[in-house]
Amino acid sequence: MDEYDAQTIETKWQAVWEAEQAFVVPDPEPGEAADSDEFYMLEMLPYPSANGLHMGHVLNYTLGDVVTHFRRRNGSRVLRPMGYDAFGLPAENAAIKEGGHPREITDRNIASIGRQMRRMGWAIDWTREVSAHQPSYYRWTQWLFLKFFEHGLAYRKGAPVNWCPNDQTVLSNEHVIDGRCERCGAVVEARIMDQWFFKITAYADELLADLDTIDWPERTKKIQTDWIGRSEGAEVLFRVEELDLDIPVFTTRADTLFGATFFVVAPESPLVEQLTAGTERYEQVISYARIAAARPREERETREKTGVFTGRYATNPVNGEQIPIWVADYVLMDYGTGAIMAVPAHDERDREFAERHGLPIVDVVGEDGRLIQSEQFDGLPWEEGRRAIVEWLSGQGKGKPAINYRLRDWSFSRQRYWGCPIPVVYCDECGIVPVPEDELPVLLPEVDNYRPKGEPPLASNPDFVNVPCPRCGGPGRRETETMDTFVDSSWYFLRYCDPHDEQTAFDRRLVDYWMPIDQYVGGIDHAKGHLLYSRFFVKVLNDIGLLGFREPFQRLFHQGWVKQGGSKMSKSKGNVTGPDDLIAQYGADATRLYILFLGPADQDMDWTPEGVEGMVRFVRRLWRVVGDAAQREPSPEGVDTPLARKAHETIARVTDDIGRRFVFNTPTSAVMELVNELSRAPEDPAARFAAETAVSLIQPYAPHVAEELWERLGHERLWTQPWPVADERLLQRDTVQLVLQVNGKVRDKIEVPAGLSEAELIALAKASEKVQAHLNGGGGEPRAFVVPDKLVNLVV
RNA sequence: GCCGAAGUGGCGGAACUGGCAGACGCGCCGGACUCAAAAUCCGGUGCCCCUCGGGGCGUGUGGGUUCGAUCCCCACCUUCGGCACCA
Repeated sequence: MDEYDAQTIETKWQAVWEAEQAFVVPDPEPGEAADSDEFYMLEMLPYPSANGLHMGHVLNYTLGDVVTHFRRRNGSRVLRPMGYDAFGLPAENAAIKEGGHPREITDRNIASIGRQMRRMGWAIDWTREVSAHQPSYYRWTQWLFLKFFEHGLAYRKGAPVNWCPNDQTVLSNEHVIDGRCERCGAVVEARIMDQWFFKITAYADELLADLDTIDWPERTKKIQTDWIGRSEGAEVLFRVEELDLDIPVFTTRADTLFGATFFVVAPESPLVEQLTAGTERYEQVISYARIAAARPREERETREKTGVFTGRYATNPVNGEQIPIWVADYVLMDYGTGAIMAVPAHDERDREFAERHGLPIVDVVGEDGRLIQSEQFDGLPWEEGRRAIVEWLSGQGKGKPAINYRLRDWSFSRQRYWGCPIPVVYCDECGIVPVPEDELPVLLPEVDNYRPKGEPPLASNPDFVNVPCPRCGGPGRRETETMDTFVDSSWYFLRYCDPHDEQTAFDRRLVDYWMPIDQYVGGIDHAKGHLLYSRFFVKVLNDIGLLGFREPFQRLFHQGWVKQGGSKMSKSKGNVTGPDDLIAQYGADATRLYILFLGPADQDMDWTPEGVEGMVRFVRRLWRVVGDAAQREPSPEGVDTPLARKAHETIARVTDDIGRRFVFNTPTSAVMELVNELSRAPEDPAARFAAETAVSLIQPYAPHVAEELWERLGHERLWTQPWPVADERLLQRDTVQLVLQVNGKVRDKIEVPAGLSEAELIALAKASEKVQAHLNGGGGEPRAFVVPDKLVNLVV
């Protein structure tokens, strides 16, 4: 037999799949109902980086590929598309640095990544390819924006935002890590700016509750739960008599209301101005507030608590006490109402502040957890007291139960070029006017310079900016900000269902047929970003009648990081192994096999160059052993030999591992065992059957060599063949190995007929010489514990 | 600080539901083939003791439950992740 040559075999079969459109999946006929036959397999789409694919992609898409082949061969109609998250800063920064247009750079990267993906042999339906930067795609991103705008779910308002001074753009909360820009690491500044927001907070409760309806890793659900941060409490009104002003605060500890000895307002709060206007303290307070508010978030969180008295007092609604109002930097504007009641006795932060500034501290909860110094509520356990006080406040019109969220609305406008234009026009007469649907897409215009200088790059093109108002025809100005790329990726999985539609974003019939996604695979780093945004999008689109489901991703899996030498692979560390080199050296099949063999796919793994060579050895061994078996007679139907039994056992194991357990490292081990056994028993009448089984089972992992060997075994198109089924009869064992223990220690192993009774097994155990030696006649009858067909433990 | 996940040979890992710890692979050791090397093939490989028949220990540490614990419970240590002045 000829030598195994990965390059020849792999390019040969890739050409066949291309020519036969092997992985193109047809849409359902009109009227065809969605049933268990359809399966939507999706991995998170790649960003078309100039570096091409990294090993994380190789793991992600190979895993998806195994599932795709497995489901196809088990009779499902599998949708497995691919596209590109093509807008975003890296291409724009490259254009600034090296010249050229972000579009050219992006298109070049997409072409190169597409080649890599085809060379990996992934079973993708390329007829459905979409990319976020194409007008045929972003036209519908804009259309969806207009739907959100129409329903009051996209709005523009001035708000404190995270500003990255290096990238010259606003960042969403999700992309600020420890006070720094996730992308470039620059310390983020707080600025008040007019920004576009999606009203994701309107869905906070549902985003929380519906986590119960989806099959996701618990840790991911927890991240989303924490990020949404629901807390139940009360809203309490504190009155400033002199100004005839009621200030609401949110508290989870209404039971401690009698211990509220002062009141604090955030430096950014408009209340600061309101409370001090025209007073002698005005200058001092305002200048403090300004300095405190401008302080970088990072510094503000670590510094000691500073503050200044406003000169005003608020009335504690439960006892009428006048408590001083301070402005202090430890109160945040963007949580609750931007003002708090301070209870130094029962809140660490308030206590620290009170001690520093000499404010009174009043205990209102005793050692026993019962209320004290709280008038008619004295003696109540604090939880009951909380209820009672909120009830009393409600009766007085001074408070009510309330729920607060940590989640903020999604700020999605960016002051950069390479993104989807926001399709609105500002008009002095009409305000914010949406661009009419039939004028979409608003094409991304050409500009001279992509670097923003105080205003977004799009503002530098007067032909783009100056347009008549679509409503009144008067002078208008187009929006010059673009959308966060996470808007693009919040609906791409819907477009795949109907990628060429020119009438609408997606046909509801097709989307309802394929969606929700049966298996989604991607990094956990998207837990509170993309995975939350997409859920929000689907809920909104369901509410406005565009689709018929409320969750996009029914089942979710996170692949781990691929590391090398203990650290994350990265260009700067110079430890990158890329798919191109691996394919050239070892072939796509060995690379695919090894990336999944490395360890559990959901844990971080360490790539070693020696390991992949071991995998090439396995492929060559498979090639040789199967080649030899192909020379032998076909195995008789239902042949019962040790090798035949091993083959059926392997079918059962691999099927269970991929299908039920969703583990991908152990199936290869199982097939290796089968191949090892075949090579030791080449004369076994089941040799050819074992070879066919090994090839068939390894096909999802190593589709090229499997296809080639399948052909050499005299068959055709393994990718269309049904997945093998284990013969139950051959999985049954006539004899089993019985483990004999004395006092829990293994003393002997004997071969016994399967299915013996407990009494028979105990008798056999006692008959063992080695067991007897350890029982050594010790007093009385041993107690016996039996696991049928497995183990007998005798205890003396 | 609070919350969560994970710790198994020289290395990656396996052991699915409380029942033989270490499958499979890497590495290493020995042998065959070879003038030699590479490749390939065969055998061995948790640690310690040994009269070579076997014996003891062993899944981060200490305890507990159980006839029996890598698996369940408690405490601690380490690593990784989430949140972090959230009222």
